Amino acid sequence: MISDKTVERLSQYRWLLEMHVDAQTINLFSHQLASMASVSPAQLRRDLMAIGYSGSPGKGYMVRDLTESIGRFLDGSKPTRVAVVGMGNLGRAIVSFLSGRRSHLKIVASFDTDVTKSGRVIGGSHCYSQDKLEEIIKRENISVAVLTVPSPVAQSVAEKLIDAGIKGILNYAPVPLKVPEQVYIENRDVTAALEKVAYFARQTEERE
Amino acid sequence: MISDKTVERLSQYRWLLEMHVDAQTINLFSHQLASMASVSPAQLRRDLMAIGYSGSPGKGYMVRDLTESIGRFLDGSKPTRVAVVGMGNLGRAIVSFLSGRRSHLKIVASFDTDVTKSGRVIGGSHCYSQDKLEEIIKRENISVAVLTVPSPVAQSVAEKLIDAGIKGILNYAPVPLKVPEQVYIENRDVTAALEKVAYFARQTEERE
DNA sequence: GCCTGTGAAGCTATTCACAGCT
DNA sequence: AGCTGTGAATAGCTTCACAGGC
Repeated sequence: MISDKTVERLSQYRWLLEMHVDAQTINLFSHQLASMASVSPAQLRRDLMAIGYSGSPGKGYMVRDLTESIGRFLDGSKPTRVAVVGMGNLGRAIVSFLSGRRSHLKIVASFDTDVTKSGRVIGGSHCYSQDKLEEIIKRENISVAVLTVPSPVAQSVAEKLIDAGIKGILNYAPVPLKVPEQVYIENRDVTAALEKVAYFARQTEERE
Repeated sequence: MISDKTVERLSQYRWLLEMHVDAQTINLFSHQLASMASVSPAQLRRDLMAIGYSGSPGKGYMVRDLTESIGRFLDGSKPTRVAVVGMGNLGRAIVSFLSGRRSHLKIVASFDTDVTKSGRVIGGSHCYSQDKLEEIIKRENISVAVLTVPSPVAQSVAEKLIDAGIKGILNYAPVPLKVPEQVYIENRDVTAALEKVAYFARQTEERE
Protein backbone atom coordinates (compact mmCIF):
# COMPACT_ATOMS: atom_id res chain seq x y z
CA MET A 1 0.00 0.00 0.00
CA ILE A 2 2.85 2.35 0.74
CA SER A 3 5.28 2.82 -2.07
CA ASP A 4 8.74 1.59 -2.45
CA LYS A 5 10.05 5.05 -3.22
CA THR A 6 8.39 6.57 -0.19
CA VAL A 7 10.00 4.02 2.11
CA GLU A 8 13.41 4.80 0.72
CA ARG A 9 12.92 8.52 1.14
CA LEU A 10 11.70 8.08 4.70
CA SER A 11 14.92 6.29 5.51
CA GLN A 12 16.75 9.21 3.98
CA TYR A 13 14.82 11.78 6.00
CA ARG A 14 15.56 10.00 9.21
CA TRP A 15 19.24 9.85 8.43
CA LEU A 16 19.25 13.57 7.75
CA LEU A 17 17.37 14.31 10.93
CA GLU A 18 19.81 12.25 12.96
CA MET A 19 23.02 13.36 11.34
CA HIS A 20 22.56 16.76 9.83
CA VAL A 21 20.35 18.59 12.24
CA ASP A 22 22.08 20.08 15.23
CA ALA A 23 20.83 19.34 18.71
CA GLN A 24 19.31 22.75 19.38
CA THR A 25 17.05 22.66 16.35
CA ILE A 26 13.66 21.70 17.70
CA ASN A 27 11.48 22.11 14.70
CA LEU A 28 11.84 22.25 10.95
CA PHE A 29 9.63 23.36 8.10
CA SER A 30 8.92 21.10 5.19
CA HIS A 31 10.90 23.28 2.82
CA GLN A 32 13.97 23.01 5.03
CA LEU A 33 14.04 19.24 5.35
CA ALA A 34 12.98 18.91 1.72
CA SER A 35 15.89 20.97 0.53
CA MET A 36 18.34 18.90 2.58
CA ALA A 37 16.95 15.78 0.95
CA SER A 38 16.75 17.37 -2.51
CA VAL A 39 13.05 16.73 -2.88
CA SER A 40 10.15 19.13 -3.23
CA PRO A 41 8.32 20.31 -0.11
CA ALA A 42 5.11 18.79 -1.46
CA GLN A 43 6.84 15.45 -1.85
CA LEU A 44 8.02 15.53 1.71
CA ARG A 45 4.57 16.39 3.02
CA ARG A 46 3.04 13.55 1.02
CA ASP A 47 5.57 11.10 2.35
CA LEU A 48 4.84 12.10 5.92
CA MET A 49 1.13 11.92 5.21
CA ALA A 50 1.67 8.31 4.16
CA ILE A 51 2.88 7.39 7.63
CA GLY A 52 0.19 9.44 9.30
CA TYR A 53 2.52 12.00 10.76
CA SER A 54 1.27 15.53 11.23
CA GLY A 55 3.17 18.70 11.78
CA SER A 56 1.59 21.99 12.60
CA PRO A 57 1.32 25.05 10.45
CA GLY A 58 3.51 27.80 11.84
CA LYS A 59 5.71 25.32 13.73
CA GLY A 60 6.49 22.74 11.06
CA TYR A 61 7.71 19.36 12.29
CA MET A 62 9.16 18.53 15.67
CA VAL A 63 12.53 16.95 14.98
CA ARG A 64 12.59 14.39 17.74
CA ASP A 65 9.00 13.45 17.34
CA LEU A 66 9.28 13.00 13.59
CA THR A 67 12.43 10.92 13.92
CA GLU A 68 10.61 8.61 16.26
CA SER A 69 7.57 8.38 14.06
CA ILE A 70 9.65 7.35 11.10
CA GLY A 71 11.37 4.82 13.32
CA ARG A 72 8.10 3.33 14.46
CA PHE A 73 7.08 2.99 10.87
CA LEU A 74 10.31 1.63 9.38
CA ASP A 75 11.65 -0.51 12.18
CA GLY A 76 9.89 -3.54 13.47
CA SER A 77 9.37 -4.30 17.11
CA LYS A 78 12.48 -6.48 17.06
CA PRO A 79 15.75 -5.78 15.23
CA THR A 80 15.96 -7.23 11.71
CA ARG A 81 18.59 -9.93 11.51
CA VAL A 82 20.79 -9.61 8.45
CA ALA A 83 23.42 -11.79 6.76
CA VAL A 84 26.00 -10.76 4.19
CA VAL A 85 26.87 -13.46 1.69
CA GLY A 86 30.19 -13.09 -0.11
CA MET A 87 33.04 -11.45 1.78
CA GLY A 88 34.98 -9.90 -1.07
CA ASN A 89 35.79 -6.20 -0.99
CA LEU A 90 32.17 -5.30 -1.48
CA GLY A 91 30.87 -7.57 1.25
CA ARG A 92 33.44 -6.28 3.70
CA ALA A 93 32.64 -2.71 2.73
CA ILE A 94 29.00 -3.24 3.52
CA VAL A 95 29.67 -5.00 6.80
CA SER A 96 31.96 -2.27 8.04
CA PHE A 97 29.59 0.37 6.78
CA LEU A 98 26.68 -1.01 8.68
CA SER A 99 28.19 -2.48 11.81
CA GLY A 100 26.85 -0.80 14.84
CA ARG A 101 25.41 1.98 12.71
CA ARG A 102 21.74 1.16 12.90
CA SER A 103 20.76 -0.81 15.93
CA HIS A 104 17.61 -2.18 14.37
CA LEU A 105 19.60 -3.74 11.53
CA LYS A 106 21.86 -6.33 13.05
CA ILE A 107 24.40 -8.09 10.92
CA VAL A 108 24.55 -11.40 12.71
CA ALA A 109 26.51 -13.51 10.23
CA SER A 110 28.52 -13.45 7.04
CA PHE A 111 29.43 -16.20 4.61
CA ASP A 112 32.22 -16.97 2.19
CA THR A 113 33.47 -19.97 0.29
CA ASP A 114 37.07 -19.03 0.97
CA VAL A 115 38.19 -21.11 3.95
CA THR A 116 40.76 -18.52 4.99
CA LYS A 117 37.91 -16.13 5.67
CA SER A 118 35.35 -18.40 7.23
CA GLY A 119 35.85 -19.09 10.89
CA ARG A 120 37.09 -15.60 11.53
CA VAL A 121 35.19 -12.66 12.88
CA ILE A 122 34.89 -9.91 10.29
CA GLY A 123 33.52 -6.52 11.19
CA GLY A 124 32.02 -7.75 14.40
CA SER A 125 30.16 -10.77 13.12
CA HIS A 126 31.12 -14.37 12.58
CA CYS A 127 32.03 -15.46 9.06
CA TYR A 128 30.87 -18.96 8.22
CA SER A 129 31.59 -21.34 5.40
CA GLN A 130 29.04 -21.09 2.65
CA ASP A 131 28.08 -24.75 3.23
CA LYS A 132 26.50 -23.73 6.50
CA LEU A 133 24.21 -21.22 4.85
CA GLU A 134 20.89 -22.89 5.46
CA GLU A 135 21.78 -24.15 8.90
CA ILE A 136 22.90 -20.77 10.23
CA ILE A 137 20.14 -18.74 8.56
CA LYS A 138 17.57 -20.91 10.23
CA ARG A 139 19.32 -21.15 13.56
CA GLU A 140 19.95 -17.42 13.77
CA ASN A 141 16.53 -16.57 12.45
CA ILE A 142 17.85 -14.28 9.73
CA SER A 143 15.27 -12.69 7.46
CA VAL A 144 17.29 -10.39 5.19
CA ALA A 145 20.41 -11.05 3.12
CA VAL A 146 22.86 -8.87 1.25
CA LEU A 147 24.17 -10.75 -1.76
CA THR A 148 27.69 -9.85 -2.87
CA VAL A 149 28.81 -13.07 -4.51
CA PRO A 150 30.22 -13.47 -8.04
CA SER A 151 27.42 -13.34 -10.57
CA PRO A 152 27.66 -16.92 -11.86
CA VAL A 153 26.58 -18.29 -8.48
CA ALA A 154 24.17 -15.52 -7.51
CA GLN A 155 21.02 -17.29 -8.63
CA SER A 156 21.83 -20.58 -6.93
CA VAL A 157 22.86 -18.88 -3.69
CA ALA A 158 19.66 -16.86 -3.77
CA GLU A 159 17.65 -20.05 -4.04
CA LYS A 160 19.40 -21.54 -1.03
CA LEU A 161 18.70 -18.37 0.92
CA ILE A 162 15.04 -18.51 0.05
CA ASP A 163 14.79 -22.17 0.95
CA ALA A 164 16.28 -21.27 4.30
CA GLY A 165 13.52 -18.72 4.85
CA ILE A 166 14.98 -15.38 3.78
CA LYS A 167 12.29 -12.77 3.02
CA GLY A 168 14.28 -9.98 1.42
CA ILE A 169 17.49 -9.76 -0.62
CA LEU A 170 19.64 -6.77 -1.46
CA ASN A 171 21.45 -7.99 -4.57
CA TYR A 172 24.72 -6.47 -5.79
CA ALA A 173 25.45 -9.14 -8.36
CA PRO A 174 24.75 -7.94 -11.90
CA VAL A 175 22.13 -10.61 -12.50
CA PRO A 176 18.40 -10.02 -12.21
CA LEU A 177 17.47 -12.74 -9.74
CA LYS A 178 14.38 -14.76 -10.36
CA VAL A 179 12.61 -15.39 -7.11
CA PRO A 180 9.12 -16.26 -5.92
CA GLU A 181 7.06 -13.15 -5.56
CA GLN A 182 6.66 -13.19 -1.82
CA VAL A 183 10.40 -12.48 -1.52
CA TYR A 184 11.29 -8.81 -1.83
CA ILE A 185 14.33 -8.19 -3.91
CA GLU A 186 16.25 -5.04 -4.68
CA ASN A 187 18.86 -5.12 -7.42
CA ARG A 188 21.78 -2.72 -7.31
CA ASP A 189 23.75 -3.49 -10.39
CA VAL A 190 26.91 -1.40 -10.28
CA THR A 191 27.75 -1.70 -13.95
CA ALA A 192 24.29 -0.68 -15.09
CA ALA A 193 24.34 2.30 -12.74
CA LEU A 194 27.68 3.46 -14.04
CA GLU A 195 26.66 3.03 -17.67
CA LYS A 196 23.60 5.10 -16.98
CA VAL A 197 25.64 7.88 -15.41
CA ALA A 198 28.10 7.74 -18.29
CA TYR A 199 25.26 7.99 -20.79
CA PHE A 200 23.67 11.05 -19.22
CA ALA A 201 27.01 12.68 -18.56
CA ARG A 202 27.76 12.40 -22.25
CA GLN A 203 24.38 13.89 -23.10
CA THR A 204 25.14 17.02 -21.13
CA GLU A 205 28.58 17.22 -22.68
CA GLU A 206 27.17 17.08 -26.15
CA ARG A 207 24.57 19.69 -25.37
CA GLU A 208 27.36 22.27 -25.25
CA MET B 1 13.99 12.51 -24.04
CA ILE B 2 14.80 8.90 -23.26
CA SER B 3 14.13 7.84 -19.75
CA ASP B 4 16.49 7.09 -17.00
CA LYS B 5 14.92 3.71 -16.35
CA THR B 6 15.05 2.69 -19.97
CA VAL B 7 18.77 3.42 -20.15
CA GLU B 8 19.39 1.27 -17.11
CA ARG B 9 17.39 -1.60 -18.53
CA LEU B 10 19.18 -1.38 -21.86
CA SER B 11 22.46 -1.81 -20.06
CA GLN B 12 20.96 -4.83 -18.37
CA TYR B 13 19.75 -6.35 -21.64
CA ARG B 14 23.15 -5.99 -23.19
CA TRP B 15 24.78 -7.66 -20.25
CA LEU B 16 22.39 -10.56 -20.53
CA LEU B 17 22.94 -10.86 -24.25
CA GLU B 18 26.69 -10.92 -23.78
CA MET B 19 26.89 -13.19 -20.78
CA HIS B 20 23.86 -15.39 -20.67
CA VAL B 21 23.14 -16.24 -24.24
CA ASP B 22 25.19 -19.05 -25.69
CA ALA B 23 27.06 -18.52 -28.92
CA GLN B 24 24.81 -20.64 -31.12
CA THR B 25 21.69 -18.69 -30.25
CA ILE B 26 21.14 -16.41 -33.20
CA ASN B 27 17.80 -14.91 -32.45
CA LEU B 28 15.57 -14.40 -29.44
CA PHE B 29 11.93 -13.49 -28.94
CA SER B 30 10.90 -10.64 -26.74
CA HIS B 31 9.37 -12.93 -24.17
CA GLN B 32 12.63 -14.86 -23.83
CA LEU B 33 14.89 -11.89 -23.23
CA ALA B 34 12.19 -10.25 -21.13
CA SER B 35 11.98 -13.23 -18.84
CA MET B 36 15.75 -13.30 -18.38
CA ALA B 37 15.63 -9.65 -17.39
CA SER B 38 12.49 -10.07 -15.27
CA VAL B 39 10.50 -7.49 -17.19
CA SER B 40 7.36 -7.83 -19.26
CA PRO B 41 7.66 -8.50 -23.00
CA ALA B 42 5.81 -5.27 -23.70
CA GLN B 43 8.33 -3.37 -21.61
CA LEU B 44 11.21 -4.84 -23.52
CA ARG B 45 9.64 -3.99 -26.87
CA ARG B 46 9.04 -0.41 -25.75
CA ASP B 47 12.63 -0.06 -24.62
CA LEU B 48 13.91 -1.26 -27.96
CA MET B 49 11.49 1.01 -29.75
CA ALA B 50 13.07 3.90 -27.85
CA ILE B 51 16.43 3.25 -29.46
CA GLY B 52 14.86 2.64 -32.85
CA TYR B 53 15.73 -1.01 -33.02
CA SER B 54 13.41 -3.33 -34.90
CA GLY B 55 13.12 -7.07 -34.82
CA SER B 56 10.95 -9.07 -37.11
CA PRO B 57 7.80 -10.97 -36.32
CA GLY B 58 8.45 -14.67 -36.56
CA LYS B 59 12.20 -14.23 -36.04
CA GLY B 60 12.36 -11.96 -33.03
CA TYR B 61 15.64 -10.13 -32.46
CA MET B 62 19.04 -10.98 -33.86
CA VAL B 63 21.34 -11.33 -30.87
CA ARG B 64 24.50 -9.88 -32.37
CA ASP B 65 22.72 -7.10 -34.14
CA LEU B 66 20.76 -6.06 -31.08
CA THR B 67 23.86 -6.12 -28.88
CA GLU B 68 25.56 -3.76 -31.29
CA SER B 69 22.57 -1.47 -31.51
CA ILE B 70 22.44 -1.10 -27.76
CA GLY B 71 26.17 -0.44 -27.80
CA ARG B 72 25.84 2.29 -30.40
CA PHE B 73 23.19 3.90 -28.29
CA LEU B 74 24.80 3.61 -24.85
CA ASP B 75 28.46 4.03 -25.63
CA GLY B 76 29.94 7.17 -27.04
CA SER B 77 32.35 7.27 -29.92
CA LYS B 78 35.24 7.40 -27.44
CA PRO B 79 35.52 5.50 -24.13
CA THR B 80 34.19 7.33 -21.10
CA ARG B 81 36.98 8.18 -18.68
CA VAL B 82 36.12 7.42 -15.08
CA ALA B 83 37.69 8.15 -11.70
CA VAL B 84 36.97 6.48 -8.37
CA VAL B 85 37.33 8.78 -5.39
CA GLY B 86 37.86 7.09 -2.03
CA MET B 87 39.77 3.81 -1.99
CA GLY B 88 38.21 2.13 1.02
CA ASN B 89 36.75 -1.34 0.68
CA LEU B 90 33.93 -0.05 -1.44
CA GLY B 91 36.14 1.92 -3.79
CA ARG B 92 38.44 -1.05 -4.27
CA ALA B 93 35.47 -3.34 -4.84
CA ILE B 94 34.22 -1.12 -7.61
CA VAL B 95 37.61 -0.74 -9.24
CA SER B 96 38.23 -4.47 -9.32
CA PHE B 97 34.70 -5.10 -10.44
CA LEU B 98 34.99 -2.81 -13.40
CA SER B 99 38.60 -3.08 -14.44
CA GLY B 100 38.86 -4.42 -17.91
CA ARG B 101 35.24 -5.44 -17.86
CA ARG B 102 33.73 -2.86 -20.15
CA SER B 103 36.14 -1.37 -22.58
CA HIS B 104 34.11 1.76 -23.14
CA LEU B 105 34.27 2.58 -19.42
CA LYS B 106 37.88 3.18 -18.54
CA ILE B 107 38.91 3.70 -14.97
CA VAL B 108 41.86 5.94 -15.48
CA ALA B 109 42.54 7.15 -11.96
CA SER B 110 41.62 6.73 -8.34
CA PHE B 111 42.08 9.01 -5.36
CA ASP B 112 42.53 8.68 -1.63
CA THR B 113 43.63 10.88 1.23
CA ASP B 114 45.59 8.04 2.79
CA VAL B 115 49.21 8.50 1.72
CA THR B 116 49.92 4.79 2.01
CA LYS B 117 47.47 4.21 -0.81
CA SER B 118 48.25 7.08 -3.10
CA GLY B 119 51.21 6.61 -5.36
CA ARG B 120 50.45 2.94 -5.81
CA VAL B 121 48.65 1.25 -8.65
CA ILE B 122 45.37 -0.27 -7.50
CA GLY B 123 43.35 -2.51 -9.76
CA GLY B 124 45.20 -1.39 -12.85
CA SER B 125 44.96 2.35 -12.41
CA HIS B 126 47.08 4.88 -10.64
CA CYS B 127 45.95 6.05 -7.20
CA TYR B 128 46.63 9.72 -6.54
CA SER B 129 46.53 11.88 -3.47
CA GLN B 130 43.24 13.65 -3.09
CA ASP B 131 45.03 17.01 -3.34
CA LYS B 132 45.66 16.32 -6.98
CA LEU B 133 41.97 15.86 -7.75
CA GLU B 134 41.39 18.88 -9.94
CA GLU B 135 44.72 18.68 -11.67
CA ILE B 136 44.39 15.02 -12.69
CA ILE B 137 40.71 15.20 -13.63
CA LYS B 138 41.47 18.00 -16.01
CA ARG B 139 44.67 16.54 -17.36
CA GLU B 140 43.18 13.08 -17.89
CA ASN B 141 39.97 14.51 -19.27
CA ILE B 142 37.77 12.52 -16.88
CA SER B 143 34.03 13.08 -17.17
CA VAL B 144 32.51 10.62 -14.70
CA ALA B 145 33.31 9.94 -11.04
CA VAL B 146 32.33 7.26 -8.56
CA LEU B 147 32.19 8.74 -5.09
CA THR B 148 32.98 6.37 -2.24
CA VAL B 149 34.29 8.75 0.39
CA PRO B 150 33.08 9.09 3.99
CA SER B 151 29.83 11.01 4.07
CA PRO B 152 31.06 14.10 5.96
CA VAL B 153 33.32 15.06 3.06
CA ALA B 154 31.10 13.87 0.22
CA GLN B 155 29.57 17.25 -0.57
CA SER B 156 32.85 19.13 -0.61
CA VAL B 157 34.58 16.50 -2.74
CA ALA B 158 31.64 16.57 -5.14
CA GLU B 159 32.05 20.31 -5.51
CA LYS B 160 35.72 19.95 -6.33
CA LEU B 161 34.86 17.31 -8.91
CA ILE B 162 32.33 19.56 -10.54
CA ASP B 163 34.72 22.50 -10.58
CA ALA B 164 37.19 20.24 -12.34
CA GLY B 165 34.63 19.53 -15.03
CA ILE B 166 32.99 16.24 -14.04
CA LYS B 167 29.61 15.72 -15.73
CA GLY B 168 28.23 12.70 -13.88
CA ILE B 169 28.61 11.25 -10.39
CA LEU B 170 27.70 7.85 -9.03
CA ASN B 171 27.40 8.54 -5.33
CA TYR B 172 27.64 5.82 -2.67
CA ALA B 173 27.87 8.16 0.28
CA PRO B 174 24.60 8.33 2.22
CA VAL B 175 24.17 12.02 1.58
CA PRO B 176 21.95 13.47 -1.12
CA LEU B 177 24.44 15.67 -2.95
CA LYS B 178 23.40 19.10 -4.00
CA VAL B 179 24.79 19.85 -7.40
CA PRO B 180 24.06 22.18 -10.30
CA GLU B 181 21.46 20.66 -12.54
CA GLN B 182 23.62 20.11 -15.58
CA VAL B 183 25.53 17.47 -13.61
CA TYR B 184 23.87 14.05 -13.61
CA ILE B 185 23.92 12.37 -10.27
CA GLU B 186 22.83 8.94 -9.16
CA ASN B 187 22.59 8.19 -5.47
CA ARG B 188 23.03 4.65 -4.21
CA ASP B 189 22.62 4.90 -0.50
CA VAL B 190 23.37 1.48 0.96
CA THR B 191 21.68 2.06 4.29
CA ALA B 192 18.46 3.31 2.73
CA ALA B 193 18.39 0.35 0.36
CA LEU B 194 18.81 -2.10 3.20
CA GLU B 195 16.19 -0.43 5.34
CA LYS B 196 13.81 -0.63 2.44
CA VAL B 197 14.45 -4.33 1.96
CA ALA B 198 14.08 -4.92 5.69
CA TYR B 199 10.79 -3.06 5.70
CA PHE B 200 9.24 -5.04 2.87
CA ALA B 201 10.67 -8.31 4.14
CA ARG B 202 8.90 -7.68 7.42
CA GLN B 203 5.67 -6.90 5.59
CA THR B 204 5.65 -10.28 3.91
CA GLU B 205 6.50 -11.97 7.19
CA GLU B 206 3.59 -10.34 8.93
CA ARG B 207 1.25 -11.25 6.11
CA GLU B 208 1.50 -14.85 7.23
C1' DG C 1 1.72 35.94 6.57
C1' DC C 2 3.39 31.73 6.26
C1' DC C 3 2.74 27.31 7.24
C1' DT C 4 0.49 22.34 6.73
C1' DG C 5 -2.72 18.74 4.70
C1' DT C 6 -4.79 17.26 0.72
C1' DG C 7 -8.16 17.00 -3.47
C1' DA C 8 -7.37 17.54 -8.07
C1' DA C 9 -4.44 18.05 -12.04
C1' DG C 10 -0.47 16.80 -14.52
C1' DC C 11 3.12 13.78 -15.77
C1' DT C 12 5.64 9.50 -16.42
C1' DA C 13 5.89 4.65 -16.80
C1' DT C 14 3.85 0.38 -17.75
C1' DT C 15 0.60 -2.75 -19.70
C1' DC C 16 -3.17 -3.91 -22.88
C1' DA C 17 -4.68 -5.28 -27.04
C1' DC C 18 -4.69 -5.60 -31.74
C1' DA C 19 -3.40 -4.57 -36.68
C1' DG C 20 -0.02 -6.16 -39.68
C1' DC C 21 3.83 -9.05 -41.03
C1' DT C 22 6.21 -13.60 -41.95
C1' DA D 1 -0.09 -19.45 -35.65
C1' DG D 2 2.78 -16.59 -33.42
C1' DC D 3 5.42 -12.77 -33.41
C1' DT D 4 6.45 -7.46 -33.50
C1' DG D 5 5.31 -2.39 -33.24
C1' DT D 6 2.45 0.77 -31.31
C1' DG D 7 -1.95 3.70 -30.23
C1' DA D 8 -4.82 3.72 -26.43
C1' DA D 9 -5.78 2.67 -21.66
C1' DT D 10 -4.23 2.21 -17.10
C1' DA D 11 -1.62 2.67 -13.12
C1' DG D 12 1.62 5.11 -10.34
C1' DC D 13 4.10 9.20 -8.89
C1' DT D 14 4.75 14.16 -8.33
C1' DT D 15 3.37 18.80 -8.25
C1' DC D 16 -0.16 22.41 -8.03
C1' DA D 17 -2.90 25.22 -5.60
C1' DC D 18 -5.69 26.42 -2.06
C1' DA D 19 -8.64 25.86 2.25
C1' DG D 20 -7.84 25.99 6.99
C1' DG D 21 -4.86 26.70 11.16
C1' DC D 22 -1.39 29.14 13.94
